Amino acid sequence: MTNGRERGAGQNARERARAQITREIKEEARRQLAAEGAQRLSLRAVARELGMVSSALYRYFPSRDDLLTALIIDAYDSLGTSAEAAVARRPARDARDRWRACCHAVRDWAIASPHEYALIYGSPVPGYRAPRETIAPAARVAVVIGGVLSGAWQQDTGLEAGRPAGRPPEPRLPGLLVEPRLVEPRLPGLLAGQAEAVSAAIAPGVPPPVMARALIAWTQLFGMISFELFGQLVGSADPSDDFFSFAVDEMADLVGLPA
Amino acid sequence: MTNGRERGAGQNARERARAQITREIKEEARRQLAAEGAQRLSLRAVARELGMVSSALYRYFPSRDDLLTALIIDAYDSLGTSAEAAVARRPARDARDRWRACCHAVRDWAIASPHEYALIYGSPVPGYRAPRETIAPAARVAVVIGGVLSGAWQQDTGLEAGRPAGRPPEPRLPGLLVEPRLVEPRLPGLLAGQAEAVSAAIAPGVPPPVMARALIAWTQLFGMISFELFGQLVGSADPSDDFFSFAVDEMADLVGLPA
DNA sequence: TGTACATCAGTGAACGCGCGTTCACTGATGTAC
DNA sequence: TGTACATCAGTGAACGCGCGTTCACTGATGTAC
Repeated sequence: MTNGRERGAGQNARERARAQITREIKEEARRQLAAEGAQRLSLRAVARELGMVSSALYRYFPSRDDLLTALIIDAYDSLGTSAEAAVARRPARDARDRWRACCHAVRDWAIASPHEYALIYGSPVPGYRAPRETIAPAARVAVVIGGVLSGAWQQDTGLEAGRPAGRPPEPRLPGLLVEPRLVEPRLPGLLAGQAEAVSAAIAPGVPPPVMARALIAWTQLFGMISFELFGQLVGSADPSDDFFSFAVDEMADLVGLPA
Repeated sequence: MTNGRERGAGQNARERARAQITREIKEEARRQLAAEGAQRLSLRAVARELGMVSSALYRYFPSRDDLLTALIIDAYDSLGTSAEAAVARRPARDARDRWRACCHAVRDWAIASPHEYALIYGSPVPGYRAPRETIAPAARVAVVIGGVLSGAWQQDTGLEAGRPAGRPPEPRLPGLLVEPRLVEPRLPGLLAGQAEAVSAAIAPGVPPPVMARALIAWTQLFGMISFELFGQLVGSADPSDDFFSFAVDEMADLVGLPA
């Protein structure tokens, strides 16, 4: 509450040093992730590289798994921030442009940080169970996609079109979106309810059949990126830039985003 | 060449014992894969479980990586065999049915062998480089898919319709396949050539724009399965059976398979 | 402002563990004559 | 058919390594009076 505390983000020297060293530990751990892969991450090696004794790390992380968790959360957050920023930079009305921006942001991030990508989207680390704190960061990309779709289906909702926020929006189907195949209620079994729940949670106003297709696009996006990074596209769509762009547009068609 | 050799698949007792123990080592290794995950696989633990001394394994596999390679090849072969069998069981004319059968076979196999799936489609094992022998087995599912498409586009080719094999087929576009959007030649950049090369290699007669969409369907299929197995669908399409079926059909539409 | 005490970062040794791989060996199985 | 020799599966000890975690400790930094 003093001026000094406010300036140093509410931290005294000791706290600042602690935050700084915590950051350095994570940075070094990320470096080892890149060099050695996800589960060769070793506390001792991190400490060694930092010129500390291995037991000193236990002042910062109670165990190796906690360090892993921190890296996972950071990775999800870093990816989420990239996707959010890419979409925020685009005009809210052009949903297809925003979808493209989101997909390319995800891929660019993955290519720039392949081991962090593998950490969160590759095979789970054996013996490691992701704790609750990872759930929210893990959902950020999905939330961005939901927002893009929701925006396309509720373009004249209060906030974006300057209408008073209190007034309930009347969803409208702009342009191409009215294609009947898009809203046909032919979702099988549990999928209908699942799609509805996802819409309610992250994409209000988006009809379940469209949401079901968005789930397809979402899995396609990450499937394609994983295949690219993990070497499964060698021999077919490699290099993958053009295939990627093509797929992103085809998926935009699939979910009915106006051209 | 003797009767004895022929009966024992060309092997004497020693060779049969060797093949048997090699099989047992791989089985135990697979069991550990399932229990401990891909890279916790330990030669010593395998030997221990088999009641052998760890150095004895070196009579069968020159190193840990060679055992891993054998497991990877077995996994690809097992998956490939499943997909091939599932498709072979269906009538050659019903391409959509064959596509469904292929996709469900892949998923069923993955669910039944999640750790073998992770071994081949998860993040690459750090420090391990897949040798050449894995390439052909790895391609088997793609070859199956290519065959399904190719069959749809060349239904009256010699072999299947009883026409003399020597006579060159005239590709025909049956039923729904003629939709113009399917063959529009608007593939960007390198993708055109890549799609053409893939068609030539595993799906003769399939136009590049269709093949490009097949690559999308292929990445979607594995992306969806990975998400399911790796826990990314928890909270949305979980359980995933209905979502899976829906996606398979949507992808069949995407590549233009007749309903 | 100065002192006594509490907090806490970092040390260094140790525990107990498992790993991949090499090597000289024993003894059973197979082959040639 | 019987014997001498070659092949090879499996043993057991050892090498050298790295790991996560605990614990009693030292000494610097921060806090309360």
